[in-house]
Amino acid sequence: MRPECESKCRLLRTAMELIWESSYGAVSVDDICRKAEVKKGSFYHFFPSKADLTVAAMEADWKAKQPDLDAIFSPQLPPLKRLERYCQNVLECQRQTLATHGKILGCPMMTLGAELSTQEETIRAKAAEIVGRYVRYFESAIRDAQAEGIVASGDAREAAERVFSLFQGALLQAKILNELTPLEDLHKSLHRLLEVREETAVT
Amino acid sequence: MRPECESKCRLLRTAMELIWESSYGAVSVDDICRKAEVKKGSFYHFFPSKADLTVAAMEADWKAKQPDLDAIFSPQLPPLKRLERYCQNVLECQRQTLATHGKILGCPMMTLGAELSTQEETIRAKAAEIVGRYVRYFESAIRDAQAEGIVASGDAREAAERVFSLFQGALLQAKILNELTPLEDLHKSLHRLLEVREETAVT
DNA sequence: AAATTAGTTGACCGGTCGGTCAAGTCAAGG
DNA sequence: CCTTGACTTGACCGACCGGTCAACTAATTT
Repeated sequence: MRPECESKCRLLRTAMELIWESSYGAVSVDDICRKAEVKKGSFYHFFPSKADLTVAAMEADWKAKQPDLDAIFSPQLPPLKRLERYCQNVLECQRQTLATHGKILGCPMMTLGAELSTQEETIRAKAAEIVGRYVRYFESAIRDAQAEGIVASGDAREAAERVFSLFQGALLQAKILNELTPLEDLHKSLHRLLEVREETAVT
Repeated sequence: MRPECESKCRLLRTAMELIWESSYGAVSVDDICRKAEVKKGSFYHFFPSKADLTVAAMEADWKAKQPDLDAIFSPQLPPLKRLERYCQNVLECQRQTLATHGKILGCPMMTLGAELSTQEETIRAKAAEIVGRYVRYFESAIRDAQAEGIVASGDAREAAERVFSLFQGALLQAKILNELTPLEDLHKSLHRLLEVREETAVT
């Protein structure tokens, strides 16, 4: 009675992994159960539907990533350094998926959002929620940069959303082209988008 | 013997329409046939598989859009005006899908690329091809702007790819949030990304 | 020790999936 | 006029889809 989530956690992790590698529609409940070594009956004991499992997996995935993001966006670091480190992180992460899968997988939130936003409202809403959390990291970094006079003033929230759009777009383009190039000069693009005063930006 | 494509064309149009509204995985061959009023036997007379139909539909969709794009990006227009008109076009297009479907559908190339790039190589390749064609419009506009000294010099191709990433990202974010806001200030973001000299940019 | 409960198991369901096929229609070309 | 070949039709296929269920196990509570 105390397998301490065990099966449930394995289902969450496996589901996100498989969906990331292919797509929601291409992964069946049986696939997930097989790989997670959990019987289908157990699956439906924990989750009322495939869509519900997916929403839960998105949240679990975020929780797993948050510590890394907290570290990257630590307010102890100079604000532009945070953005630079995030750029490096994105590039490195995709470099790894390219190495291990031969494919650039992009971001799971992107795959799910693009595929299901028009069909599964709960999944769309969860994706939107997580997008909002990402934007918050950018927002505070930008606000700090503005306070230091390194970045043009203006609505930090809007600027953060634009920056996030650029990331999402670059990731999607990298996935479609199956090349890392769109991710390589992200840092420079970001500086232009934020109108960074380059002379003062040498941190 | 000369229904002049008729059924085939209807299949191509219907397929793209349905996939755009939901996704590749969520649309069945039967769905497409039913809506196109074509029997499944005929479907497989024209196309060897669902994936092949999709690739053909992507190409047909591009061919249908090209005249509009040619007009928007006419070299007769000032280069920045072309980009501005494209921004307006994107916003207007999504405003319409929001009005008619209650959902922002984004760009079909995005939906397909994000969903299938890791699974169906032929579809990924076609998406990449079409991305390349879009980038060409931006590239020549940017090059013309550089020649006029309105835009910072540098690799026009790379700049065009960055601009296209921004568009893709904004569209994806709009789809996930189901809001038009990410598309509304695209024009300004674009100017920052290209380092437009604002004083001379008044066309 | 009895009752309760969370979790497990495997058989089962109707419907739908992508795809096949043989038989037919019908207009153009020899 | 008769063959040819592009196109149509509807029945059919096995596999798999998401989801259900009753019986079972074993630790926890009372």
